[in-house]
Amino acid sequence: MRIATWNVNSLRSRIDRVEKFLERHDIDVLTLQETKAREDQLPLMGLQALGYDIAAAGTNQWNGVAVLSRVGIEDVQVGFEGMPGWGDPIADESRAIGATCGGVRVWSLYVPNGRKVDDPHYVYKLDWLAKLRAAARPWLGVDTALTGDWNIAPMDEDVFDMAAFAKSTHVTPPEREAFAAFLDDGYVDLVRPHAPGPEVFTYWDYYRQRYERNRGMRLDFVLGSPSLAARVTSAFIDRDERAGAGASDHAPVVVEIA
DNA sequence: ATGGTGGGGAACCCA
Repeated sequence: MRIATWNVNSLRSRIDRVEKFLERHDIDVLTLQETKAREDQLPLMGLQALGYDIAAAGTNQWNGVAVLSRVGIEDVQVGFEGMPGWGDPIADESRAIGATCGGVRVWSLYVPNGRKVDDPHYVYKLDWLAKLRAAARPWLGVDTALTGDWNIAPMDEDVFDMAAFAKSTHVTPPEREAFAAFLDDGYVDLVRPHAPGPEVFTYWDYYRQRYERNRGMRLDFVLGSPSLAARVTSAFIDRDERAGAGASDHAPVVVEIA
């Protein structure tokens, strides 16, 4: 089974690329972030024709998450217990959705951006991650994938130039500690060991031709419970998907599960 | 310090 995650930066504007990506890599489950589509604008007929069902959450214009699956979607849960804003579709249900696909519990996560370190959104981001950690701990005992855009670059090598982020979010010690806490609990990075450097980035800003100059960041991750990690046979970042006109600013990340 | 490029949706907000 192949599981992928992709911040598409608008599903409807990217639909042709999404369909080609699914076919090119024979993807069974694709989690999406920044779908930017209301539920009444989904599903999309082309995806159904390819055999994918969709579970989506989010109603506002800039977030939105979804799970596409051709191996079933069961026990869909919008948001996680304790999530700030849980039960408020406008506020934050657009940031997390979970479903069981082909026997694996898959979460599509869009971790809050944080904006600036002195912004209330930064505090909110850390709180959101703490609540996710608490919710995710019991899931370690079953096949679980925490996929998505974490909006954190966990290591210096995950940023093209640390000096450029001296006073920025995504690299601060509290954010990195929040990410590392999942690994401390037993979650495993399913991609990094199988796709070793130097091509580690998953995101390149649209500004200043950052992709063409390979000035990117690693923000998109698939973390797995130990039992799922034991089933991984390969993983890669589809960086070519970031090339050319009409690309998302994020590349998809793919994990093969035996 | 600022502004650069995209997407949504029709004026700004968000990344």
